[in-house]
Amino acid sequence: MELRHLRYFVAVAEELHFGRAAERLRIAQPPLSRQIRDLEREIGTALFARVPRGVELTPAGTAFLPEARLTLAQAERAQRSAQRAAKGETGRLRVGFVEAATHSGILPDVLSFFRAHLPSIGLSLFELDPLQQAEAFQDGRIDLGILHSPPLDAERWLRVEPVYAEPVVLAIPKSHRLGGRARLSLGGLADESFVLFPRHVEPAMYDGIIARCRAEGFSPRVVQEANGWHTLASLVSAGVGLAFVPRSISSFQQAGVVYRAVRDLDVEMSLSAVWKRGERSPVRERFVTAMRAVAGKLSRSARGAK
Amino acid sequence: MELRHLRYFVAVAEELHFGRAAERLRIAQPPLSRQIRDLEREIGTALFARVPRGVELTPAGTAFLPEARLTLAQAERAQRSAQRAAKGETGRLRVGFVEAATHSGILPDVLSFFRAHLPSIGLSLFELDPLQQAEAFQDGRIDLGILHSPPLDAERWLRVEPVYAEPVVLAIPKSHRLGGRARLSLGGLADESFVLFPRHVEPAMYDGIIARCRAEGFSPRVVQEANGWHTLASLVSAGVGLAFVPRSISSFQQAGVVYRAVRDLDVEMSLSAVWKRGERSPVRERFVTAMRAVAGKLSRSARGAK
DNA sequence: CGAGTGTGATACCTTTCCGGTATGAGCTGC
DNA sequence: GCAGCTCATACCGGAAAGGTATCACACTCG
Repeated sequence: MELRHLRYFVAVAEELHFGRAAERLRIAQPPLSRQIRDLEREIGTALFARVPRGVELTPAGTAFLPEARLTLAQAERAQRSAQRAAKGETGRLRVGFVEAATHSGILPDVLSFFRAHLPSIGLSLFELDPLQQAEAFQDGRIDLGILHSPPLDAERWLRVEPVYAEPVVLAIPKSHRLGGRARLSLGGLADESFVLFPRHVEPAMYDGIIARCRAEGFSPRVVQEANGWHTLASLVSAGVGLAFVPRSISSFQQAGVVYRAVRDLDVEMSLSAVWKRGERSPVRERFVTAMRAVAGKLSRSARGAK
Repeated sequence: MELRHLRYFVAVAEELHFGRAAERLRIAQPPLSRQIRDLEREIGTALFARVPRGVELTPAGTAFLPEARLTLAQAERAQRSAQRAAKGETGRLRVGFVEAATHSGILPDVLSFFRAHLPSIGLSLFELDPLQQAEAFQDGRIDLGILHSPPLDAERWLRVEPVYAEPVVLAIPKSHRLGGRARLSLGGLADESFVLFPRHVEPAMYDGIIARCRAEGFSPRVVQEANGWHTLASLVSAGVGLAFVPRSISSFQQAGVVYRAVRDLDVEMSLSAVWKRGERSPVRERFVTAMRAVAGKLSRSARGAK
């Protein structure tokens, strides 16, 4: 049995007339008769009763008709379903992301965009550090990662696309003498203590900061390293030292910490989307596109506020 | 798109290997590759990603797989549905019947049989007199009739199959002098008044009664005609006269009426199944078969009780 | 690094079967 | 009883499915 048989059967059942049905199907009447005969033979029972002025449905045909229609409709649904998935309008996306994707605002905004415009896409979210993301990719547990920078050896099989960057500011304990100044220069920080993130988390930002300090004639004294921007902020709050952090952290208003822009520090924190090389996924492409759009809007509104 | 494409697609999606899928499908690998390619072209997107060690499903393929399975399952269900209808295991039957079908017990028993053994058959029941049944057949409102005897002109296009017969007894007002006798002879009824059903309702029974009376040397004095066995019984109860009725009526115990067998009155009331000539309906055939079985059981138990 | 193996794709041929044309058989209605 | 309508049958040509041989590519392993 093929869908052709069902299409022909439905046409005859609707016209109750082989000639008209054949016309509607754009074929001649004899081949139609033969296809129906073949279908009846395969099912093992007559579907039509041949009567003088055309045909009638037998009880078997009457039972078959709605089921045949359902089958044809289901076949069409299958086709449309594949096409929608190919266009990225449906499907499932598993996203691993670092903490900064949340507080930069990019992830929440993309999520609300997807919920509003593409509700039939299922999203699974996992907060994972870069190393965990690399593992998750290898195990096939996620389709997209959001991080600052992938583990060094992972660049070979991961495609990395920068999507967002935001300025770096200095986090200062409220009681610190520098907290009062509205604007600081980098050169004035030569004698301070710093808490810093591990270089591998965001090498570009790390190297940029070190290079700018060198240019000002000093090497920052790092008294502690720590993972996670919020952790860094709480160390600052505890008075351990100053910290360079992405500006969006400042919106969280950690008690005992103030944030200041630093003149001469044109360094940015970046966020990139990463995925397995050579893996095509329309949903992921849509997600990355949405991320870029959201990133653009965020950057513009930040500049406007400045 | 044809079901063949779906069958092939599902096989490849399950094996993730063209060679093994082809083997399972009992075809060679190249034609399978081509069918899949044709399917992908028709849908407009790749369903498989060709990778070194076989193939993987693309997002479109992943979305397509369950829908394709549903389509194939639905096609099978359609086929089975037609086959079940052809065997009379499913479908709908509209039955018109005269009152006697109910009180003879044959209709209630067939109904309970159907509900127990063939629950997926929908039954629609209409109490209709023979004339109404003939009209309902012509309008296509019923598929089966149960009556004593069809209208005269209807025998040409109706098939009539006797399925049941039961003895005729005499209904007598309780106060009547004959009510006391255990057994009556027909000859002793020559001077009585009778209420009788119209001849066309059941000509065989009518003629049989008249002929038996003639043989006993009298012609029954009919003081009133009436339709419906219960109506007849209530006229008897009112003292209008005696009435010949089917024995099963006696089980209703109409107040003021007693029923007596009459010696020499070997006449029966018959019930027949009727349907449009040349119309094949497996459900109707099953119903008639069930009616015959029930009728046999009823006759045996009645004889046993006698 | 090169031969070997396994995979799907391509080329080409054979066979099946779908669709077309011509015609027949059966019933209806004038 | 004959015209007219309807579906079935017979037969033919061509599209398309399936088979065989072979290629291209990539990974593997010595």
